[in-house]
Amino acid sequence: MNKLNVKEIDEKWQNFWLKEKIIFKNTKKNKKFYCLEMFPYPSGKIHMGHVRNYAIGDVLARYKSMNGFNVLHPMGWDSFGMPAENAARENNLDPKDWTKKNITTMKKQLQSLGLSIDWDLEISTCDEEYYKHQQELFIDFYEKGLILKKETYVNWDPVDKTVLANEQVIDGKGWRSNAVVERKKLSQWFFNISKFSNELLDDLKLLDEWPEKVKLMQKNWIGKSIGCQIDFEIDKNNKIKIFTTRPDTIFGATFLALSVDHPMCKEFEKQKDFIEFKKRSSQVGTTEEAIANAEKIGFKTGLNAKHPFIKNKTIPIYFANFILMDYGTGAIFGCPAHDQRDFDFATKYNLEIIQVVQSEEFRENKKLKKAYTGDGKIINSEFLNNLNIEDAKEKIIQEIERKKIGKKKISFRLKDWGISRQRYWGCPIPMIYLKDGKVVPVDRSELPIKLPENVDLNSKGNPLANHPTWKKTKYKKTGESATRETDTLDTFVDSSWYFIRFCSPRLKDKPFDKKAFSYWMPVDQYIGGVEHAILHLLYSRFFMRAIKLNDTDIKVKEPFKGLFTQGMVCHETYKNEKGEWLSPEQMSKIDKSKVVVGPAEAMSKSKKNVVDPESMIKIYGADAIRWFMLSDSPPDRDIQWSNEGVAAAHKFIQRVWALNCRILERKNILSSEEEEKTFLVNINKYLFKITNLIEKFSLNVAIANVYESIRFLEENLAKSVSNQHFLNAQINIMKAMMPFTPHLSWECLSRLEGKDFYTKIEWPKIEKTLLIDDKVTIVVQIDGKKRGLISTNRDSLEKEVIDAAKKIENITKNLKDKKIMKNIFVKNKIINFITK
RNA sequence: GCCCUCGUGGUGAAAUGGUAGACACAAAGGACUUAAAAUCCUUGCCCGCAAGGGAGUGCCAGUUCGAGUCUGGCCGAGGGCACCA
Repeated sequence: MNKLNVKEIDEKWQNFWLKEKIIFKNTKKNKKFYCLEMFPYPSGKIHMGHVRNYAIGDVLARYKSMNGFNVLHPMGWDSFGMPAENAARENNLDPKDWTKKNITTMKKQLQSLGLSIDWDLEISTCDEEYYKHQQELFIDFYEKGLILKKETYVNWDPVDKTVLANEQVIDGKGWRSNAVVERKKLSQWFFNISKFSNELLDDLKLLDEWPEKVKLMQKNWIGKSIGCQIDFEIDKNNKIKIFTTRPDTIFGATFLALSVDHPMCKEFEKQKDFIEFKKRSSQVGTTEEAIANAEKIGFKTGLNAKHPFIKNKTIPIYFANFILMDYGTGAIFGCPAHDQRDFDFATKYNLEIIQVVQSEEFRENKKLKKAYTGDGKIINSEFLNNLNIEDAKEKIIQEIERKKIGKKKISFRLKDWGISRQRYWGCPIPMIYLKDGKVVPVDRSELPIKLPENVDLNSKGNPLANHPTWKKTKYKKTGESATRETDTLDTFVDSSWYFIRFCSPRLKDKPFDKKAFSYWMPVDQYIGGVEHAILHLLYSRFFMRAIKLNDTDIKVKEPFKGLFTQGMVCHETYKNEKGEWLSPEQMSKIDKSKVVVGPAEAMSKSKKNVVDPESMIKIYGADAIRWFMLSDSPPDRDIQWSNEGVAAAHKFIQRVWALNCRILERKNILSSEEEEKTFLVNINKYLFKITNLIEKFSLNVAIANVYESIRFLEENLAKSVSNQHFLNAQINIMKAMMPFTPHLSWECLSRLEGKDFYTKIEWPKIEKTLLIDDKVTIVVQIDGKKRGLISTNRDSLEKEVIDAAKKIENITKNLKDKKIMKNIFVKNKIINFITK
């Protein structure tokens, strides 16, 4: 009996799958399954996170394929983005070449995992063949009014002359230039995602195969709140529109606060002290926490507004740094007694505080220490008095609408999606600027608008804008000269429709083929990390709706029917005496007493706790890596990588191989009906469990049952079971292992069935008749405590069970001095004697 | 600050309200071996040689014949949002 050469079988079967593509040869067209894992960014090498993501997906794809589904399991590359630009700059390369090289390496690495991916469908977002269609979609959306240009504030790096993403701003400085980042107003392109706010929120209900957590995160992100707008009059010609969700507290309003970006500002922009105040307002830290905890400051305008419900009462108007212009109307009324921010502000500027809500725990009190935001009854509010908050809200809105000074209004936290990036390595925005200032889309016949080659990435500012000729063009309709948009698209745009492109990836003239689309979409199971719970998934949902708006034949609303978010891959962290991070490799080479072992954390280069998948595959083979990755923790939880764990997985694979050899060498045994039956029942039960557990995504438990089934087979080698049944059992278990360890399974199966290859392997059939065991184990309890076990025939009656239970020595002993008051009997499960 | 999730052996974990710790890692002891590796077996907190018994799923209460599982409160860890009016 030889040891299995895992390297050999890895290569053998990987080549076979690539050539034969039999996993995708399915005849049953009516059962489709679109299995998709989030495509990777080609950063250079695959990491363990990829391995986990794609191992989970592959289990599902193979499992579904074996169950007769026509499976779509493609892979592509999210290949535009900053790292390519940075790497290119550092190494004096073309981003395209750098990206291509990485794709080649990573593709080979993914293939070495034995994934059942149809590489004929491979796409890469930086290919003209891909982004051409994206530009077409952009024009579609533009024509439907889903794209707009707006002025917004951006993080501006004055040295690099570029816009920075929030995460590129570190301590208020540019990550590369280290220059103090400025707030600059810039005209940028936006997708009008907020148009769908309500729909995107409501349709979360349709996503019953999504994790609740992700739906909740999206719900909070969209942030619907119901409130109302109210006009506050300054004088006959001027009024201020405010937004509030607490109109019930209007009698507690003691000031108005406006955003420093509010249109009212214009009247103050000549005043020195206002300019200074505005400057101070924008000088808060960059972290969100810093913003939230920043001191509340205000600028007194000297103006007063009339209180809409209290005669002759006026309240002062302030500009305040804590009011956001892009939420509500950019103005609020301050009710210090019932809003902590307003309370802080009022305390600082000595403004009146009027309590209008009272509860048991929060009686009316002249000296409030903090705002009260809880439930209660309305006080000090004329016609609202004694109402609860909900009723008061309703009544005051009615009153406001009757007086025509405002109306009920729903506000969303979700803002439009800014898609302009002042970068080179992205999809060019297919718009041009005409001489008269008009902005128009390029003619569709001119697509794709290709990125120029040989750009200078080292000069400051946007490389496309700096290019000597690229932006110069002509407007096809009139022939007049025009200038190209030099911004490129956010890479989230690329990934917002790639799953659609996979349905017809080679189609030349259109983004997708409708027939292929309606067959494959939606994605049945999408798998990826939680880090994309909001943006990527929300943007994709938006795209689906935008495409639907453009083409009424499209019936699919939600792109991803099922979503699964896998956990991260963690590893222990190590530090030496100096407190420097050590890699697992370094750590194994030095004196262990000098190493401080830290808790397991997500693998990251900065903590040096990464393990390279490629080297692991070389040592243990693809199956062992896949097996361990899935065996140790539920797939949605973090997993702790351990080399002992993979080594054990490898040992197990050898054990299965050894078992396979022993079965092939097994001498036929005269079978006994009873032993054979028990054998078949057990094998069938394992298959049944494994099937259900895969369906439930409990892959770790499925694997635990494979372990048990293999041990069961080992222990039964000498039992009176015919060779034919034994062989059959092993064939079925190997099939059940196939999604996890495809190389081992194919190798074992080809030996067991004496064939070199297979046309198609089907999932083992579960014999329903064998699932019901004749014997059951019943727990015997006295007063709820377990005192023994009995084995009885299935469906034994209460009396029989009681008689049998009372024959157990331990039960007799324990019942001796007690009187049984009653019995609790649950068929096939439990008998509980209650004594007193 | 608001919202959500999770607390089970040395570790990762399992358990439709019904045998807590399946399965695996690590550790200790043992078997085989001249020895080691490999492999296999046993143990797992307390009492007991054992049979068996006791405690036991973050803490405190409750519902139930019976709670890791359900309910309420507390403590702890992780995640999301964060001046959103």
